[in-house]
Amino acid sequence: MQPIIAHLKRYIPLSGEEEAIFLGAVRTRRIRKKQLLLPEGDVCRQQWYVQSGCLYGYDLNEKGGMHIIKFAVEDQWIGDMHSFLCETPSLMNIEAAEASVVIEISKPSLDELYTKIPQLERFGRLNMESAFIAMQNRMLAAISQTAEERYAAFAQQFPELDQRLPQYMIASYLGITAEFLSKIRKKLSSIS
Amino acid sequence: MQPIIAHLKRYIPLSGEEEAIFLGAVRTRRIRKKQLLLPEGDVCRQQWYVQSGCLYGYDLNEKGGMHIIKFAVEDQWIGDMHSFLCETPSLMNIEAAEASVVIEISKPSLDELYTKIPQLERFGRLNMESAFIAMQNRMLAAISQTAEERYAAFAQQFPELDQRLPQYMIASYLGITAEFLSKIRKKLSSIS
DNA sequence: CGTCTATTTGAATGTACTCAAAAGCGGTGG
DNA sequence: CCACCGCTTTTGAGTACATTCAAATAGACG
Repeated sequence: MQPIIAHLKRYIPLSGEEEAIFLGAVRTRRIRKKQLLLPEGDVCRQQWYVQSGCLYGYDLNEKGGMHIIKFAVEDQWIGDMHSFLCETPSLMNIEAAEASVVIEISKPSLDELYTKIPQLERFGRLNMESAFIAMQNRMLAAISQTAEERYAAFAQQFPELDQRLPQYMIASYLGITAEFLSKIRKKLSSIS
Repeated sequence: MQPIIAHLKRYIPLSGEEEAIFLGAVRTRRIRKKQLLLPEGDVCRQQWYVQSGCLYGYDLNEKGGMHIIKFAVEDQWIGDMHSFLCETPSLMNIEAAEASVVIEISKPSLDELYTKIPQLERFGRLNMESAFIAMQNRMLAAISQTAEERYAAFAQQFPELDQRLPQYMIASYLGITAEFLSKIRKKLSSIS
């Protein structure tokens, strides 16, 4: 079975016919490493389900500093939600951290799917809710923990991301410099 | 017109009959200052619309330090969204920063309203989306700006909150100490 | 192999916290 | 109406956390 179908079925029931309708409305794309799927300022007209590889969304501040807002690895979604829903210019860039395979779904297709497969609404809501909770937890961590605590929690919660992503991206995600993360890692490894 | 009805009508159309149905499903409560509406660990069985006054949600860390996750003043909603939707123990406390009047809506009532007034679903979704965007922006600010920049942005975006709330609460919301916020305020006022 | 990018290390600096003491402020009771 | 109490804010000194910059080292890839 297609990974995205298995993914959906973990949240909502789908008949064989509905699976076919869904697959007919989406498009599979192969993405090169460093390929930019969405530049800041463009309207985000798709959402992407990552079948393999890794995408990430980031913001660039006036001095060119990058701040990673979100990672999406296998079996996760990414897209600028606000831009997508309101058709406003995107506030983040989305690009590939690795060569990836994604399932792309456009807004018109999604709207159509919502009418043909009503239980998808539930899926969309659950997705939004968990994105909100994750963001709230990350905000709370950012205002209440030290860099070392945040990194330790990250490495424990996402051990595989910790292995797989370059250190400077993890540092950007945590809101610290790559140099300081290097020092934190050294300290933690000397302890354990 | 009731403030909450005017609030809803800014997002969705409502007939006179629907207004009456809505008002029949909610309850108005008068809240004393410092009254605790939701203790951490309890399931959040209501959402609250603040008609007057101010509520806030906060987390207490192991050392008893408070971190304010959300403020809600007139015309805003508050509640532990995850706890409410999934009926899990709440991760935040919600209490009154000022004597307040709130409109309380329970989960069963809300579910019933969703079937009787379908366009409320749209309202709920818009609410969730804007909560998500706000949280994402706050997370980004927390990982990318200094305390002074965050406070300046807060004071500009919410000048009235800045006047009205005690400094230690604003500090907690921004993730800094009350002492340091005092120093930031002094510096900014000497500049302008 | 050479080049380019990422990581490590150290010194100097800046940002924010802790602790303690003093000053300010609002409410309550005498 | 004023004095007092408790809580909040201010201020300063000392410290801890995190950044910047620069140089050296390590890895990845054509």
